[in-house]
Amino acid sequence: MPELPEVDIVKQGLAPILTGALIERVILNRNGLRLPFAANFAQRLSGQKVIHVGRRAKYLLFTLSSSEVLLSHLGMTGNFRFAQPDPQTGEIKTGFQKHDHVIFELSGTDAPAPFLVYSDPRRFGFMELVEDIETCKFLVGLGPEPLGNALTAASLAEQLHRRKAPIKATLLDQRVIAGLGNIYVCEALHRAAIDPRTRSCDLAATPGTPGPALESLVLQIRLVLNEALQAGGSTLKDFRKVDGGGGYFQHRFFVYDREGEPCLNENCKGTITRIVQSGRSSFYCPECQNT
DNA sequence: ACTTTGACCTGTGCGC
DNA sequence: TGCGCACAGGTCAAAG
Repeated sequence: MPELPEVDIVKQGLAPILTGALIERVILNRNGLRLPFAANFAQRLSGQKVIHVGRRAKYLLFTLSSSEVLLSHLGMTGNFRFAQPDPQTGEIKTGFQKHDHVIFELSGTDAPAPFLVYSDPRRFGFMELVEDIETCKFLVGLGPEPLGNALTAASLAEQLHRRKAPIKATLLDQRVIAGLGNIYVCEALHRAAIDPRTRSCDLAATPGTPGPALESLVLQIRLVLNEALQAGGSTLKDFRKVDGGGGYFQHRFFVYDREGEPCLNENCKGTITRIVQSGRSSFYCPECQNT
């Protein structure tokens, strides 16, 4: 599901509620998600206060009073919501749904309900408790945040100039830029008029030097992510904001999931085409994406 | 060293 | 109505 804008929207929804909250206890309804839960995962969280809620790439980072960090990746279908106990019995488990895997009972916060529920039908997400995020294997090696100052056309050119893989595949590589996924890569390439099949190295004029297309690409990546953030993210099926509402950026896609429909660029008569690159759908306009 | 494929899961939508 | 297949926002290990 969630790419950088969606994960950030979740962070924005959770941060004001969770910061300062006490985790009374944690209930696990299975042994793990994509990865097994760490030993004593629930016990280690219980009694801790949440000090800070942050994000790096597509990871949510909950800093705890022990200075450990709870790291949460939403995979394709992970989401958080607040829930009430069953009004009849007060039971925590009743009234919850099939794919509610982790339940946090909170106190010391004016949350809309006392239980924070992590649900994830496909279980591609995972949670990990890490002592030191500086050396954490999930975070080391991640590329720059696309909305931060570390990403520049020159820094991207440095990454691209020796890669022969299509630019589409390279932009999905979290070591190159951290946080992009299939939707926003397709959209950014369209806005920058770059064919997704273009060899990455062909966008770097000389080693470390961006050509004009690369300057445009960096700009358009930033623009599309910011617009999606403004719109509350993209809700296809599973993505929900913490308050249960959906984002609406999906109504502003120029290419994603628009196979066979007309290109929306003014003066372009092209038809959006779907191809498969490294096993994933790429949507693009063969007429105006010709760099 | 590089790139593509398959695997991990469940749900949904489509064609027959 | 039901069945089977293709496909889905992500990532990793394995195979080419």
